[in-house]
Amino acid sequence: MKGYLWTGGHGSPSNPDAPVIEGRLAPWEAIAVDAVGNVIEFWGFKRNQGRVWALLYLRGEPLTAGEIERELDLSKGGVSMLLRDLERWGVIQRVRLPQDTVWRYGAETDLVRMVRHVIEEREAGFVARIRADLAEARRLAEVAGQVPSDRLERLEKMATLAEHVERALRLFIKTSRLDVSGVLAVFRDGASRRNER
Amino acid sequence: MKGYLWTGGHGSPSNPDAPVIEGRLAPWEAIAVDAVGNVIEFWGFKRNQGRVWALLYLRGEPLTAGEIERELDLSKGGVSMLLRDLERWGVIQRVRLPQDTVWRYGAETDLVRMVRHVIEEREAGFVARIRADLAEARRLAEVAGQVPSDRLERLEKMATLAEHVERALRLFIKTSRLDVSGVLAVFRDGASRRNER
DNA sequence: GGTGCAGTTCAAGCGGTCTTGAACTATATG
DNA sequence: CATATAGTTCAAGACCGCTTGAACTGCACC
Repeated sequence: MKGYLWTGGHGSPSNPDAPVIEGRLAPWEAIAVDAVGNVIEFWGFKRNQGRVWALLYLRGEPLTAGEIERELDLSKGGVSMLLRDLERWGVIQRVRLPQDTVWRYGAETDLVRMVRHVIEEREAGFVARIRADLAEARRLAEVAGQVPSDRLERLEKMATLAEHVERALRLFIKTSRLDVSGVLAVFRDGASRRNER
Repeated sequence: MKGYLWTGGHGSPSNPDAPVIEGRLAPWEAIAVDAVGNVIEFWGFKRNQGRVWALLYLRGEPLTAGEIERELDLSKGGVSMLLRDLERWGVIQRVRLPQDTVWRYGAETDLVRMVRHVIEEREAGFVARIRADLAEARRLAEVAGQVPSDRLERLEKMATLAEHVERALRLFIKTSRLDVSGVLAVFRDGASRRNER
């Protein structure tokens, strides 16, 4: 969790040559951004994906890649990849302002959808494979013959357990969808609907 | 190094140059054991913790550390540490047979409890911290003054979201507890009651 | 064309985790 | 006590994913 290292510090002298636009995160922003980063990391994503989304969301208006790079102290290449991931997942949106020549990126409000989506995907592929493996093991054990029946039984139970865990997981996803949809509504009400395109 | 031969499909165990030197593990066992290893890794534990538990569970009778070492092709030290972890979590039991001089380890049936327990723990400390961070960010933002009100609003919403996600998570834990308790009963019925001491 | 900036790609490096293997302790046995 | 075997500890190193930074493409304007 290196993110917490620089929440206190970051005392780099403001570069006089840097573009005048606030080159640096406010402390409260840094904390919030890192908090989201930690959550997102917890869910199996990259910490910086969460930080980027959080920054965009907090700012409320689209930023350029360069701005993100400066604010979060990331590398150019890194920002590019992070933005691509986030865009692919539909949690940020790439916009080009009429008179402008550069892309800007704005946060969609449903980070949750991304988490849910990837969890679903992971779960789908992963749990399917586990079940397939256990089924295969069972098949092999039967074919091999001379496997004590109590061991076969235990194998069977293992498969049962896997199925139940899978069910619980699906239920969770459904649940969270329901529970969170209310929050999303809240998000949409606010004064943050300035997504020009 | 360690012959995790789980690379590539496992349709047939005829992996040409697989290091099957120790080879006591039947192919179906290897698959099942690895499947559990994957699940457990998915939940944030060490893969080999899952493999050890699975082996002990499938065998149904307590094994010595040396046997585990050979069957799973692990190092002496590694097995020692893995067993200690598992025992601490209460998912295996250390037993000493009457006439014997060495410790043996037997699987408890509730791997699920361990997973749930650790999830709960992680969740507790972790989510608490996130909430604290967001609260702190809010405080700082207010103190700092001159923060645009719409940004403050968004920060607020972020905290709300965090709370909802937390609720969903708690619900999941409760759910899985309910859903899985049925399975545990199934486990307990079977012919696997071997707790000699 | 040439210059400059935005954006992408990817090999190399970094940092964190897991495993190993040897040194060590503990315990039983002759 | 000497020996042997079981079990523990931990520094060193393997391993693996993330980030970096430089080379590259693409585009706009002069």
